[in-house]
Amino acid sequence: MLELIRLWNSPGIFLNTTTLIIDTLRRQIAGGCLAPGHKLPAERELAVLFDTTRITVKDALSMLEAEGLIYREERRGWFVSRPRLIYNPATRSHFHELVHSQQRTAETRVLACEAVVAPGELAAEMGLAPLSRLIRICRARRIDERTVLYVEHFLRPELFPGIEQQDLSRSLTELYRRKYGLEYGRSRFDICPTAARGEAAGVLNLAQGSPVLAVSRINYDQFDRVIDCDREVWRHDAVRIRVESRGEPRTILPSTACP
Amino acid sequence: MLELIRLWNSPGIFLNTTTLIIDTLRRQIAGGCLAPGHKLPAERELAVLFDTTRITVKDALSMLEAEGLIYREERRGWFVSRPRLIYNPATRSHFHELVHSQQRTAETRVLACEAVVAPGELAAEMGLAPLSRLIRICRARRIDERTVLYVEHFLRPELFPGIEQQDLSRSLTELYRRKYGLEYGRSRFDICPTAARGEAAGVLNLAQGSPVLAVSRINYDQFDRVIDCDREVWRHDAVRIRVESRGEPRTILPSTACP
DNA sequence: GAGTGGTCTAGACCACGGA
DNA sequence: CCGTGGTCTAGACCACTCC
Repeated sequence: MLELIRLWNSPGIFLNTTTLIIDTLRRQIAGGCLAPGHKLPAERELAVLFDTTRITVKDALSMLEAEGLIYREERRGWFVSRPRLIYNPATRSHFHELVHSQQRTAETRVLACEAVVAPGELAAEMGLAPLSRLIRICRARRIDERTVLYVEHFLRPELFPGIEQQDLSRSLTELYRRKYGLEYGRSRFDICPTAARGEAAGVLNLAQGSPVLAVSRINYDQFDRVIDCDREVWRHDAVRIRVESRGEPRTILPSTACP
Repeated sequence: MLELIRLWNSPGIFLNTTTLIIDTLRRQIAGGCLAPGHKLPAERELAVLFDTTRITVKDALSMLEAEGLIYREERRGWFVSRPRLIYNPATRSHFHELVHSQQRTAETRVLACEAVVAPGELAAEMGLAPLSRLIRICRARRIDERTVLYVEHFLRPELFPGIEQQDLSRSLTELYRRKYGLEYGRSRFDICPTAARGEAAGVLNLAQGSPVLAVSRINYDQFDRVIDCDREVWRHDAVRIRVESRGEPRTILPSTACP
């Protein structure tokens, strides 16, 4: 059986076992035999099928995972990834609108809303005094029934009195505007490929140390005051960042040039 | 010995072996005992030290690798990562300038410059006819003696006659401007966490299937014509994307509003 | 309770890098 | 040549999910 698979996949070419498994699964996925959302056979089954051990199978699956073609859910199994959400951090579009515009279903779960002291280097990043008080809103966002984003917002409390009584499962952008008269102005965001740790890993159904894409952003309002900071942790296979840039000159123009 | 390490690291808390190794190394790195660029002990040595097997050690190292704290060079060993380069794909700053401004050393190696037929979906992405001819320039870029970026440029040949005779180890931006009178205008870029495949993996000294950050960009000139497309593959631990956004309204303004 | 991945053992041989 | 990671074997027990 193994020899048949080997021959079918690579007449005349030698492939080691790991590569063989990867290539075979890649073809099945590309060809549509394994459709997005489908569950792969159990690791033990694949080991028998390819006449190898679970370790080797796991290595191969991990590589496809790194590529974003498949993902795992802890102790539930391996699944074929769905298309990535195309996401532009420069536009504060509503998550639900964005997801719906790409023919997917969206859901937001509020995990926490609490007063905290600015953790770690956050106060400095936001240009606030050390030990400043902030409101922390923590949410999990799901696409097609799968949690793909863990996000914490840190708000300046003096700008958002009573926000804890609002419905936080909806767009914060909208709430800021409607209830507090604050529009987003400029912002700065950082994108950093790293690994999931702590609560984010659990919420995203990931093992500690799984690769994720961290996006952090500091937002200013229409009067150029810091409003809030948000820290997003995306499942790395679930997103593709797309930014349209107007082309920035190498010498900075005075900001009055383009109001 | 193992019990000593376990006690020292986590008095009263149970850690599994993998987590123990990760925590121990993380502390050594954070504390500066293991400085950036330093080589870790061999996997076999770590296995003895932590009284476990190479597989477990490798699992732990892979997680620190995913986090970006350490990296491997094939069959040479594991090393502590240097700080990430902060990179803004929206500004076409010269690579060497950018790297020097962050107190690092830069080097560019030209791997290829050749005429090709637009591969795959590239012609469509650039808005060109299928099977259009393009010039492909392929380069490897190094920071502090380590290859961290593999980049392919695809140029419209009619805009760049004779470019193959130019010095391509320097800034293409500068060359476009100086020799061909083309300035970059707007652009669109995509950022996608994925895995290294093919030539990129070899050049970056990565095993096939290692996680990388792919950045692809389509560039327009001052007359809003497509100039070129570039596809960057970054070692995922070597870079952090940072973009300053002016704040984009949700409804698109006519482009004449801000010339 | 059955099935799944998570973790781990205790080895082995190979291929490449570097002196 | 030696040291390194790359790859692989053939199992084991555990913790969690789902029925």
